[in-house]
Amino acid sequence: MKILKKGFYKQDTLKVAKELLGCVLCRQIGGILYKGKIVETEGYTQEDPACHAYRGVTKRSSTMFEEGGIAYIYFTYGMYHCMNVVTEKQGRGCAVLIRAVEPLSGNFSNTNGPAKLCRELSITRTLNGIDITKKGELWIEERFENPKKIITTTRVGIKDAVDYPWRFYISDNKWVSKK
DNA sequence: TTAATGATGGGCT
DNA sequence: GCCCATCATTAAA
Repeated sequence: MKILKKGFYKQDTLKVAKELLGCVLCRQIGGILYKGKIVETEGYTQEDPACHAYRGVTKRSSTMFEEGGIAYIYFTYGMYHCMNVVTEKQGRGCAVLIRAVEPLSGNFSNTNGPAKLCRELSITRTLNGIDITKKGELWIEERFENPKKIITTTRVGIKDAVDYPWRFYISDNKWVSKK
């Protein structure tokens, strides 16, 4: 299985969000390798009022302005983490939120939500900014299989730009988070 | 069955 | 001081 290269992430954010569906999120913890097929994503761009990068570079959002191909992981609601993939070129401020994965190997479950999958895979801020285009603690591999049907709809849990159809998920997959 | 609420702390105005 | 790209638990219907 080949690892997705830097060039993949430097494309348009929404294109990356759609094409990440069916790809494999890999997490190495000690001697155990966890793999999960990505089944749900959301796109965020700097021009988007719901995006952390909307108000410019801050301490938290600075990771989003780096070059595509790294992880942006943030802490929220006092107890949860969410994982994103930074997209496009350096200085853009775009990312794709990984909302759900289907467990493939490593014996884990309960990954049908952005905070839940981070908890299951021990993804925390210590991994913020790491390169996901090479094998290490966290990386993403090419499509495990092509999604049968992709549904496009509005995003979850935001107050601004609620009408943007920037959420994508694989139809009929039981691991997709509830609406 | 669905709807309201509490947990809990960093980030931002 | 208020908001938050969430979730599990409790309450209501």
